[in-house]
Amino acid sequence: MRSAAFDREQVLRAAMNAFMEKGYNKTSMQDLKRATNLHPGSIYCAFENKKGLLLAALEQYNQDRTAELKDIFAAQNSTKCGLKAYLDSIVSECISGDPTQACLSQKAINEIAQQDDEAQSVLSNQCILWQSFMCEVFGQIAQEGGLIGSRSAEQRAQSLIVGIYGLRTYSQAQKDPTVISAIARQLLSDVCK
Amino acid sequence: MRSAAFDREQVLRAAMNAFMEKGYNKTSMQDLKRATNLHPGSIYCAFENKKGLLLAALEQYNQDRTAELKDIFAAQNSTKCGLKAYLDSIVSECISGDPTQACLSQKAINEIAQQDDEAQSVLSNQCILWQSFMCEVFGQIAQEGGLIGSRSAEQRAQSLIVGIYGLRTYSQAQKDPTVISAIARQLLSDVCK
DNA sequence: CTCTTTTTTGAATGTTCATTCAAGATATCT
DNA sequence: AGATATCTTGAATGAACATTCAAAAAAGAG
Repeated sequence: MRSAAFDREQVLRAAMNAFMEKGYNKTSMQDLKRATNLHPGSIYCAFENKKGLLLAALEQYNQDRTAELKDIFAAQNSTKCGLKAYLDSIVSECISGDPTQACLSQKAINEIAQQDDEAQSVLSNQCILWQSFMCEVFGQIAQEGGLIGSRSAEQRAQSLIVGIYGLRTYSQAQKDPTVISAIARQLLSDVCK
Repeated sequence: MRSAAFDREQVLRAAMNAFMEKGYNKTSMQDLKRATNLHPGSIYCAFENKKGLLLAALEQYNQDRTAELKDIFAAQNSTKCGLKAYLDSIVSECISGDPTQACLSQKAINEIAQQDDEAQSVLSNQCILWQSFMCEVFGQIAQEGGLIGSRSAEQRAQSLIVGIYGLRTYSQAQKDPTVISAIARQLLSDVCK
């Protein structure tokens, strides 16, 4: 009979950023209170608890990133160019070193997937959705005639995703922009061969 | 004038396991006390604080894994077979789902590299050492005549490491053993091409 | 054996944590 | 306008946290 006073998306994006800055465990409710401008009671009223807020933020994150992903492909002439542009965008995120440009899903996979079944299943589903989008992408590139070799679209999508996960991790240990973009270029050519 | 009563390596391995089970932030001093059978005061006396214990454990971990790595290659007839065996061992670690078979370095890169400069530099160095070992490996495989294409050993080493990081992350979201080993096989052939 | 130095013990410390709750505010429905 | 349901407020709660410390033990030096 009364709707929440805050903007849910705005709150979730603020929470996303907070979680990306420090990771789930190191982000305290105080941090989240500051980031969202919500009082503890409101957070618990709307999201049940800290983990509920993470799961909601994860959902919002995936929605936002999926839209972004589609925009990148839509802005290019061919799907193959779209894939190149997509990898370029990931490279620039890696190079920026900005925690809020990292991937919240990947961070969550590494930090909590193993510890929490609910998070595990959400993250697993997000990964599958991402992979099936990429599967379609490779189907289109094949139709465009941009693929060499006989690997299935699914295999290519798997290798691409693995490569992106790897790139994101690697770039936290090795920050040389030249190296990062060279690896991405290689990844692109491997996955189209 | 008095040496510590505990076995340092044994304590560090216990701490390693504790950190791998829960991650750095979720592992409490109580967990570490239980795992190492050391009283808080002893831990602080020997390692200064929780982070000091992590850094020491990380060093021990790298030492142990490097020895293991060399053993795997030494047990094979050719360096190329060594690389295959090495990837197989990683696949079986991924498939096991056992947290203590995960990579502590990778976990630490994802959880704390961004937050702590000292950890960042330790982890960056470990990554470089790993990479230079792999660089030698590809040099040897080239001499054996097991490489196609003109990529440098360093580029191949980079791609391999990125692939392994990616595989380890991916396998936490997608647990199908068939898929994991197929991706590893593809990685091996990409990196030798 | 005694002195010195270092480690071990484990309770105590003060802080920070996630969560709760009762009181007050406000939107929507009748 | 009044009733009702829901959200907001922010202080309170108790548990868990990393760390400290003083006292006890023990190892090696002289």
